[in-house]
Parts: sequence; C-alpha cells; structure tokens
Amino acid sequence: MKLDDAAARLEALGNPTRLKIYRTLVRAGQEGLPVGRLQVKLDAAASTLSHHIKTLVIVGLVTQTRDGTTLVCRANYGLMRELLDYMVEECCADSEGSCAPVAVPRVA
Amino acid sequence: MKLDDAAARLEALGNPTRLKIYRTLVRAGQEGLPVGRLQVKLDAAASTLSHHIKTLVIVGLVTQTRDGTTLVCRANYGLMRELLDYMVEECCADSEGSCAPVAVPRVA
DNA sequence: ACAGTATTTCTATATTTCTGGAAATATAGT
DNA sequence: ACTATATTTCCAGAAATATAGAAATACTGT
Repeated sequence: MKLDDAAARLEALGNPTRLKIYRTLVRAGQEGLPVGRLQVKLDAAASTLSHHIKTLVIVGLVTQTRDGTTLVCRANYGLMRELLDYMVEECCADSEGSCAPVAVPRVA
Repeated sequence: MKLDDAAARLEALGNPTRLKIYRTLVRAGQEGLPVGRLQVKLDAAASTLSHHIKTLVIVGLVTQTRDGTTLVCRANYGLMRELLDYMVEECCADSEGSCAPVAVPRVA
C-alpha cells in the first residue's frame, strides 16, 4: 500500500461520523446494510450521510451494490486488513535492538 | 477505546506528513528519534513538523522525552495495538452468518 | 406516464486544517 | 552573561472539510 493511499484511508476513518458508519458496517458482516438503515441507526441528515459514505467508498473501505431502490453498503475487510498491516509494517527495521512492540489482532 | 478518541487518532495518522513521521518512528523502534533527525529525514519546515508531532503527541500515539536540548520522539506501540483492535472490534456482532473477515497482524 | 421511496448532487456557510516565516523559549557550554 | 543549537509558539493566508436544506436522479410498482 502506498503512503498517500494509507493516509487517505486513515483520514476517511478519522471522522467520528464516518468511523461510526464504518464500525456499524463491520458489525453488520458480509450481508451489509442499506444506506437507509444506516441513516436511521446514526440519525444523520441524508445528504451528510451520503457524503460520508461516498468518502469511504472512494478510498475503498466500503463497497456498494444496488438492490432495487436500496443501496447496500459493506465493509471491505480485505482492505482493512491491508491497512492494519501497513501501519505496523517494517516495525523496528531501523532499530538495533529486538522488536516486540506491536501485535495486530487475528480473526479467523 | 472511545469512538471519539479512536477517530482523533485515526485523523492524526490520516495526513501524509504525519503518517510518514509515525512510520519513521515505528521503524526506529524503542530508542526513538530526535525531532531534528526527523526534520532532516522528512525535509519539512521546523514549525510545520513541530505542529504535526504535537498532534501525534496529543492523541497519544507518540511520546517525547527530553535529552539535553534534543527532544526524543517514540511511537507508542501499546496504543497503536489498542487502535488496531478497536477497528475490528465486534466484527460481525450483528450478523447471522459466520465471521471470518479480518485478521489483525501479530508481531512478537 | 405517474406516484412513491431511496439516495445523491447542488449549493452555501461555518469551521478547521495545513503550511511556514518570524519571534520566542529551552538547554548547554564557555 | 553570552553564544549556539534545538524546538516551539505566534501569526496569517490559502485551502479543505463538515453540515444540511433543496432540488435532482434512480428505481419500482401500478
């Protein structure tokens, strides 16, 4: 992952509303959630929510598929994993001492 | 970790210059790096760099200790770990299906 | 074609962020 | 006290972001 892409993704997650959206989608799992359900859950203006979701989609952390009139949003788990890896990549590479600082969580 | 704190930390990392600072410190390991060395490595104006480092310190991702006239900066590995965990916390908790989406990397 | 629901785009405003020069502060050595 | 080095704070302008109302678009069913 390139630094600028990683920064853009972290910035996208670095807003309380967007982080809430993202985490809600992470909880929702593979089946995802329609925009409308997110709006009810988060109680935000539709246009505001739409902008935030778009931001997440642009950086790739969220994907969308249309199902009739509703747009279903899903967390992109693979990309999240790449982002987590990037953050601790080459940990202590420039250090003389031993490396034991970070551990990134595992799931399944 | 509270959502607002996590968002603030992600926002701090979500700027190319700050992400570069942070990653340089992650590579540097436990001994850390003085501000001055960061300035040379990243080739940024001192005041600009100082602002960015301050942002990282405020959210807790970087710590500083003074050694004479130089300020040594270090990545806070423990907090990074907490942040990574937070991002995938309760993954699929609201889902019927099985959960296998994300895995957070391990180190040592 | 029309009506209805879902969602986005347009537009505007208030606020925040990024950047860096200049000046100030901190520490150490003489 | 004076000088030198390291770093921060002050200041300001330009650019980007967050928010949301209103209008537009997309799809479905009749």
